[in-house]
Amino acid sequence: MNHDMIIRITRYYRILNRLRSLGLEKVFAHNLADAAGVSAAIVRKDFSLLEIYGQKRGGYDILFLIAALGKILGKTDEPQNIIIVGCGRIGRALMHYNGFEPDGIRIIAGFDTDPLVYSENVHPVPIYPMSRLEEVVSSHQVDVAILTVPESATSDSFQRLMNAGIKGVLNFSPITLKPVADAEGLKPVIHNVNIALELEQIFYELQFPKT
Amino acid sequence: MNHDMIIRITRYYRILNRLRSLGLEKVFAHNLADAAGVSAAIVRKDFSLLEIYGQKRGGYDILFLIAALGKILGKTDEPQNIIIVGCGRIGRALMHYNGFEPDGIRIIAGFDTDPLVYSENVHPVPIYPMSRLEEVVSSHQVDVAILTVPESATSDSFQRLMNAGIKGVLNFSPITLKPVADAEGLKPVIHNVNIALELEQIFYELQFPKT
DNA sequence: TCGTTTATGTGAATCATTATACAATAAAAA
DNA sequence: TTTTTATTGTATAATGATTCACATAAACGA
Repeated sequence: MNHDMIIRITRYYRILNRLRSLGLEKVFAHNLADAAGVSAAIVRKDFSLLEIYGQKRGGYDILFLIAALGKILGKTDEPQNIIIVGCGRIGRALMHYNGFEPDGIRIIAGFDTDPLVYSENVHPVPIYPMSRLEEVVSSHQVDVAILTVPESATSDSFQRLMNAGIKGVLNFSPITLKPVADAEGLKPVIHNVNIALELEQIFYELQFPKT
Repeated sequence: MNHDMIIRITRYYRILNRLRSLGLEKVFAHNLADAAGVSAAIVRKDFSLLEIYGQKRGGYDILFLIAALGKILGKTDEPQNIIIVGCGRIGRALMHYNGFEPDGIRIIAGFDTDPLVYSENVHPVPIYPMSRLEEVVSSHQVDVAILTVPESATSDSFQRLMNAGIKGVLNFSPITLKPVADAEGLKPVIHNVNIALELEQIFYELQFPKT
């Protein structure tokens, strides 16, 4: 299974949950394709490769699909604990975002180097000094961190996360982090979100539209 | 030129600017490749397709590369004006982010429906009521908007942006927006950034590592 | 019951991307 | 000057993803 396919599966999964909440029971490949912005052929191909089958002429059963895709995506009833490292404006904004709960993701703590930030008690989750990173990560079995520190602190913070045993990072700093295999040859999973880069790409595409 | 290639070119461009600011004058394909996280072959291939040439054994001249790539990316001295629609926590955090300036992107205004938000005078850029959208967009020649409204307001806000003549949108809401051709057959450029989806993908990749 | 319609499932064909391999070339070394 | 070395530039091969095309099956209608 390649990366694009994971993205599509995750999309299908969310769309299906929406359709279910609207009361639908069946879905056709081309409906799902429209909603996910892909072709119907690829939806059928994806399901075919995943050995998920529908009914000829009847489409796919939504509940069955949700169960099958959820299994593939590793969905459990237990929420996944994550932390936010760097509690500036962006980090704090994400702390207040309540769109993670439906996806089974729970922010359990923030970390910052600034005592003015971590001493306040006004945040939706506790904020700790960086020195307590290892302790919280291991006691709460945290695998994934959101990194929202300033550019200059990116490399150091990332290194600390790796040392603390974090396995996945969602990095919002403009420095592109690259996975480096650890002593056991395991590579962390890193997603870089670079907002300025996204805007630049939009401007490029506006200037030189395709076809 | 395909989409992946644009992303790479934008990456090269930023890396080259960093290298230049460090005082370097030449760069080899494999250096750039390492920094951009791709193979050296693909760097050479990209440049070859763009008809950008280096010196055999001497690598590429950084200033020349920056000029050539800047031209391709449509870089001008004039900053590009953008607006932020939806001035909740995320929108306001982006307003304060100062990493756009070096890329020639300038946030000129925010928009919100809430009088409590747009009446305050504590923001780094003016915040207007949504009713003034069309006026500001046309008077400042704004082509691109960042959309940071709650999920429930996404479709409506997006429609208003399209009506106001916005051509590119960076959408942070969990609803995936799709480009729809307007009366003249032109499609807006839309980039969707879905933070929960990114996290879900990280969890997936952690659970089922590739190879 | 028997065509007709509709949608799935999938092998084959097409298209796109990336890697490989190496000739060409220039600099450095001998 | 000649040889060695390092790197570009690109043709070709390999790989991978997507679409096409159609056989297959189920439901519907007459």
